[in-house]
Amino acid sequence: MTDLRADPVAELANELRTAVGRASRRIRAERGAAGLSDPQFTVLAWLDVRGPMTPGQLAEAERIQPPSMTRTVNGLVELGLVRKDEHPSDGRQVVVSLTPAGAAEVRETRHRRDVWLTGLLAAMTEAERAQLAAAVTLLHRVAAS
Amino acid sequence: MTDLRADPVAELANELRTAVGRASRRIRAERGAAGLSDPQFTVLAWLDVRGPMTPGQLAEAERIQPPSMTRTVNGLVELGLVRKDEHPSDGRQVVVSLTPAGAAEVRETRHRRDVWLTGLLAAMTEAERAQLAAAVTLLHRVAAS
DNA sequence: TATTGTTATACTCTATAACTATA
DNA sequence: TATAGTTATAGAGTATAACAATA
Repeated sequence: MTDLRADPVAELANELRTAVGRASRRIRAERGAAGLSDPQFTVLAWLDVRGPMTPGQLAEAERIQPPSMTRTVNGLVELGLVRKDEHPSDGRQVVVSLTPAGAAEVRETRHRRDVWLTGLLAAMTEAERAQLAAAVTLLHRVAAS
Repeated sequence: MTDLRADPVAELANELRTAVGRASRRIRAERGAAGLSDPQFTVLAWLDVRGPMTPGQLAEAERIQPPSMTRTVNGLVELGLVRKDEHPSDGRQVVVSLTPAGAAEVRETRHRRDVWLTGLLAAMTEAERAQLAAAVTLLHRVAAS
């Protein structure tokens, strides 16, 4: 990585990529007891935050292809966690929304996943937590690029 | 997420988990032209950093089960990027090491992945890059916990 | 014609269980 | 007996290509 060391910005890119990858894998390793997979949970989280969405919107949000989202959504339907309804004015579209069970599940799963991370953050200093909070905004910018 | 809003630390955990997950997915979406998958590249990266490792060590490093790593390593062997040799003193173990082609490939792939992120970081302010650099250390601490 | 979603099919990554070889 | 690795098998997630329904 000789060329990276020559450019501080490229070196930061390398370090950030590694750190984000490692942290992401570690966080995802903390699965909820409900047994929901990461993609399944993410769909519930989107619906919880943005309300009812179409499969196409969900696929775009997760940057996956529509057929993949169809599969994930259908799995959640079978679990009774989401509902598929006809779009009121466009017969081509489908509206996916949380069922009461899905709304409860997303809250519980998110809570279980956050418990571990919350405990970790609580052990940090206030200054360190502030650094991470600042990074959150920048990481979102990275993700949106 | 009523309970999260009541605790600033838990709220930060929730935001950090989301931001890290999104950034990680976005970064991984930048694949090298060589077509290596993320697990394949990660194994090459481990070998590049730590030198020869056994499949068991690689599995532990990536927090996956040994059979999964066997598959990934075998794929890399077929590509001519790593080599499997007998352990000098323990006949049960196998030593996986980079071939010259693998060493070149890991450098090139890593470089291609970093190009995109470097361009993004170059567009940020120096202060923002400093924030991310500070976060790198903390993210490593998260990953190691 | 263009858009939305699904079905069909295949590939990758992962896991658990059972097996082989060696310590 | 315990350990390291593999093989067998299965499940989940993703993709592309082709199709159906609707705008």
